[in-house]
Amino acid sequence: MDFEAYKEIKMVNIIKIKISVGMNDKFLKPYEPKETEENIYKLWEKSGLFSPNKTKSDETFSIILPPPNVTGNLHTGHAIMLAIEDIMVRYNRMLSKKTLWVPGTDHAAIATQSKVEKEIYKKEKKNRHDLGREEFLKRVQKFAEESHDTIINQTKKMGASLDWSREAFTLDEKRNFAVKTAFKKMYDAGLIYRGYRIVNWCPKCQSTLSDDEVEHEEQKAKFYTFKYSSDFPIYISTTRPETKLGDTAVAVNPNDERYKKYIGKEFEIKKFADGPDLKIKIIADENIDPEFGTGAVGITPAHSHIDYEIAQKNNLPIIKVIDEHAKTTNEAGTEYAGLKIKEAREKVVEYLKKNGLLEKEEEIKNNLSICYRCNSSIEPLPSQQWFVDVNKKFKLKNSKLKGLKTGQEVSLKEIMKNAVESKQIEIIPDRFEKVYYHWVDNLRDWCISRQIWYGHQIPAWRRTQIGADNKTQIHPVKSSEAGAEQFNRASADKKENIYVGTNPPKDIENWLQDQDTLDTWFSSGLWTFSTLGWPEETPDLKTFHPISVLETGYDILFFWVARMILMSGFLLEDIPFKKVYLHGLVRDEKGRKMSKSLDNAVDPIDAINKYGADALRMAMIVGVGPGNDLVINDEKIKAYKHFANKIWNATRFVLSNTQDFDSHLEAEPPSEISDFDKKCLDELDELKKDVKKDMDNFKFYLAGEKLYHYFWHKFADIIIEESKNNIKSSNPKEKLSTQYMLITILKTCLKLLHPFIPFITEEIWQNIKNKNDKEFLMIENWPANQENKKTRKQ
RNA sequence: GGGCGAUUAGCUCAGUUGGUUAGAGCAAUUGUUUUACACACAAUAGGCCGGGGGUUCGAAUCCUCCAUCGCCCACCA
Repeated sequence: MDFEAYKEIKMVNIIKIKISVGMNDKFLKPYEPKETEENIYKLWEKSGLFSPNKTKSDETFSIILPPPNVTGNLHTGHAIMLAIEDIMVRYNRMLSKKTLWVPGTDHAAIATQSKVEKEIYKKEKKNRHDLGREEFLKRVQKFAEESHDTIINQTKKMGASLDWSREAFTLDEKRNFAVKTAFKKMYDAGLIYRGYRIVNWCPKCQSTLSDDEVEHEEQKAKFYTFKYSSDFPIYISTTRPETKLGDTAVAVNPNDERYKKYIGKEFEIKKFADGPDLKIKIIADENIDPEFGTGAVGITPAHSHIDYEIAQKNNLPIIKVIDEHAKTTNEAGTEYAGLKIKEAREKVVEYLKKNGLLEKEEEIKNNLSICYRCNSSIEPLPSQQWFVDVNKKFKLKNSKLKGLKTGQEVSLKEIMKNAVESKQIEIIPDRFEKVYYHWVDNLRDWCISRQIWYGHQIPAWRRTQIGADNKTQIHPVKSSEAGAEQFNRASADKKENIYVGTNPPKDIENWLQDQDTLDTWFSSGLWTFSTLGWPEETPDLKTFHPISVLETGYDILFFWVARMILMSGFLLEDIPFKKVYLHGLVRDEKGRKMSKSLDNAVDPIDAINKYGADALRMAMIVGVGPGNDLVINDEKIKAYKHFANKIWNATRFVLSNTQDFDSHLEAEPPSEISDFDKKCLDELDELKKDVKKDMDNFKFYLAGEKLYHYFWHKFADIIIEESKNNIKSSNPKEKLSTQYMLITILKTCLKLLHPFIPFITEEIWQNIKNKNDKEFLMIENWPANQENKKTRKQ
């Protein structure tokens, strides 16, 4: 017989069932997620049960949603995050804890700004300067609002049980106040300083980047070996000849016999490469590898992090030969000023060749530093910026940090390391603890100022006028204007000329606020407590901080997780969270990370529309351990849609066979339970125990799989099949026993499955609950083990 | 250069502290009408668990070496 003919016969049967038991029509058709999910979510929202306000319990469980960027849509990475967190939240809520999950979104400064800039340029061929700061920011805000709305709707579609009454935005008024407060406190403690230091500069974004925002890409490069002049004694090598216009030293290993005799000597090179006069000092440095290249390194303090450090140690001058537009400066000599890097490089190489100074030209592989946003190549250059000092010590005033006492002097770096080492914070999976230590150990001061417009403007003002005549300008109007560097470097940044505060200075006309904004991670770093009302001492802050778990992708362990530990460590002298649960990245079929720039992002909303949110959630959880990447697969999602339907049909079976079962009997088992039914119930107890253990150990992937397997291959395939004879038994006791067993297992499974697949379980619950049950499955008690229910045995 | 992970059925992946005949989904083959479910059921086939060596009564699991792939960090100038 073919399917179609078979289906017709089925329809007749279904009508027969309907007539015989008078069951809700709903269960006579296959499960349709589309028809239920939206309604169920509305019911939940209306109930107010996402909020912990009414829960009376001393035990709390709190999570803060890692705020999605308001740059567009939710992607699968967000979906997996929402699935895992909702499982934790629903599980703990069913354990009757005071459970809070705070929603929010991130303004994502540079990402959002560049997205909007691109859009505006595409449509109107205008850049942000054409529009002006005020008009441009209006446009960004509009875009951010639209993005926000889309994201919130999509989040709801996933079934996330977030307390919407507490929603936050990293750039809203409250969070802005938190940011300003944090900045001021850190500034006053000397942890935030302004300095002329080498930074990562993106010439395309026209902004600094933190070390973590720089990525590396392997490329082929030409490696030139040359000497500055014919009478210079040492050959050096470089891939960037144009930066050599700013060299101030040559470093060699102190034990290198070839060069020992030159150490300490100074050489003057007149008009190097037809450009500037160079003064090259020969210095010794342990870190120079005599085996590599010529064993001598030309030191360019202004355009290399390492050279800068060497220059600091040796008091070498810093000559900036490349500017913010990736062009050579006046300091590179009049012949070079204003040239593009490539032109300057060619010119230098040509000179070296002409004058017989070039010894070798080889092709090598090296790593190019690129901007994680726009992929343009990064220029290390010196600039006046704001930094967080990670090594400066400060005194703890009221320490809640394990192992660090009040009164003790610590640095941010020490706090960060201690938090994990002391086990006050546990990272799951633990292999990331090693990665974290390595990062902390190598951490340099964090550059926090960005030359973009969208974000928290730095709450620092600089005096513009001074003196009796009020005419002497001591600061230029904008930090980015020509000449700013000289002013700033000169000494104008003396403490008395800078004001930092949460409110503007009183004599505002003599002050100008810093035009720069803060790194987006500065505000994200405050997220666990800024969302709870800090700096106010709110009840929420007291009740829910530190939060129980911080759940996020391992790719932002440094960007975000570490920064939160830093911020909370200083501002609250406490940890921000007790546990960190890191999930993996969702990859496409080719194993690539999903990203907007690659345009390979799968829309989770499509999957929800096709298979339902429950199916998508299940597919993202089962079999994917913490920290492991996941390849998204349509077939897998489909399989869990079938699972949902299985639950639906099993329910139909149970319902049609328990219509005459008195719901009062659910609470206490019937006096006589058959051996088979008892065995089934005992197995159910085992399952409960197993699942509880997995849930408590954050092994959701195992719990989910066990539940799936039990429901389908134990309950449906074996128990229901076996029960078919007994349920029709003429012995009423036997029938009652079976009915009790079936309904108990079904209801227990619904509870156990609820955190994983909340929609279908709640939908069924709404149709089968009786007077003794709670109104929502969402707040039912998690099935406890039956140890004290031994009376069931006959 | 340093670190981490992966390698299990045709594909995508589980396999918890070592413990019977190694599991799931999809795909494949055969069958099924059976009053919950064809989004199903029953059955079949498919695996030297990357390779070598070791520990053990017992290894996919622990140790060691090697290979391949992937990721993160550092930057040799």
